[in-house]
Amino acid sequence: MGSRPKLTRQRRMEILEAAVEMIVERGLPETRVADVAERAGTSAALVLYYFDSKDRLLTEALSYVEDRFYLQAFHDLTGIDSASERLAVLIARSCPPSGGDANGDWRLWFELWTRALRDPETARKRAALDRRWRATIADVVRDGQRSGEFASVDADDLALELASLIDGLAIQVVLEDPEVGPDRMRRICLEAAGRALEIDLSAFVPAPSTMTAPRTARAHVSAAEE
Amino acid sequence: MGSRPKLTRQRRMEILEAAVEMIVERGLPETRVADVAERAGTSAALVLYYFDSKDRLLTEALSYVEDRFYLQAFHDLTGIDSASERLAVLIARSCPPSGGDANGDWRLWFELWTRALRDPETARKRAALDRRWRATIADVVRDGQRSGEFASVDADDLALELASLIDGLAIQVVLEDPEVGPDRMRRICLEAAGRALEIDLSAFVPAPSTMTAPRTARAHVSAAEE
DNA sequence: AAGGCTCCTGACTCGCCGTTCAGCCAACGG
DNA sequence: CCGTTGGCTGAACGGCGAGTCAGGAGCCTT
Repeated sequence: MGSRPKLTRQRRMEILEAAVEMIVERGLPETRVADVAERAGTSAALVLYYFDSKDRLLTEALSYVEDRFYLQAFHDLTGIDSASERLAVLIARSCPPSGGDANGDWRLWFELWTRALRDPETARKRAALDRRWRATIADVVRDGQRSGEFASVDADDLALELASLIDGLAIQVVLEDPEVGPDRMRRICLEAAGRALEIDLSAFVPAPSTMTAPRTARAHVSAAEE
Repeated sequence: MGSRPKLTRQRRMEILEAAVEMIVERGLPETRVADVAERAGTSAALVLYYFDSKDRLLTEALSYVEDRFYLQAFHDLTGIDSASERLAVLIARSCPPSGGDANGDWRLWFELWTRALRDPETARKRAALDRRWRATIADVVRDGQRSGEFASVDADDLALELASLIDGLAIQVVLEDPEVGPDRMRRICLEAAGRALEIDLSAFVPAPSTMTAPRTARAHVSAAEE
């Protein structure tokens, strides 16, 4: 199998990338194949040629970003050994930027959630992704407890609490509630985590200069599945 | 003005009610006027006769449920004098029921969030509603602090934290993550609030029998606006 | 050179759905 | 009675957008 699918791969990627952009801009249900085609610089027919239907296109686009997100998160966390710092970084990179510029990832989660309400397949994948994410947090917590940095609380409960707190706050930030900006979001998350773990995390927050995401993770894995 | 708008009022309500049901079932963007008409037992033309366009219909439907939600919440909280109990009730009634039956309100918030991503009007109204909601929580917190039940923390910060935690957890529950059910959600919220306020809230949780919402608030106010 | 294969496209079909319109019917006022 | 008004509708219109199809242009093999 797979004799010379070089160009095919490339094209599929380009189209997926275009699809993601369009979904962020126009929303999942109102994204038209023609939009994606135009953004990718080709014809609508080609898009349907690679992905048999609009629905499959959108589904693959969502899996694509899910993979990308998790790899990015994983990447950002490796190389840091202090559990406190890992937790602080994890929180910091979860805060959507203030301007309506690059919070595209969060916008995608919104779309994912509403789609998951009706599409069981999406629901399954989303739940799996979120479990992995919470497990990552829980691991950091356990690390810190082993090293004595953190107090002893149930790591899974705290992971769920933190992940949920982040989600809920991100909603406000992304929707530009004037009372809730990224700074306040970060502070509240750090305080909540610190309160539970009995530690002051504010000292571990990374310099904001390196905070902007390192662009293009170029994920070479396909749908991780559970 | 308003000579005999009796039937008109009635019909408008029926249609709005039908619209809300359809939005919960099919989702905001894929709700068709014909669906709403059928559910309301009339013709599509009539729906357009009362509400000039599909867009206006959906907008009004959303305002309608926003009002209904807030009145319901307000109603559930009056008559309880202990701040601790008020807080526990507030948390308890925020947990979506387990089955996919009656968590319609939460499904609507999902739709609202994604719509707010692109429609500034929706965004404004949503932000106002959420601010009111957080203010309600903050008031309860301040009450408890005045009475000495709660420790002294910033009430507004804690209100934001709690409201966000509830939102984030509700996402998992509504999307039926097998690891996160209503019970665990309630427990986590109570623990988080208790940790911040230095009090054990678990004793104040209301009997689960009276937990199911008292049906039909019959809001007679129109769009509260900010 | 010829054939075949892969990638690609413009132009079309077809169903769906919001919206419009011309008019119906029942009540009611004079 | 008859006219008018208010509530209501079936039928038609029109645009939009997903998916199809017949073919075309380049490249690789033989």
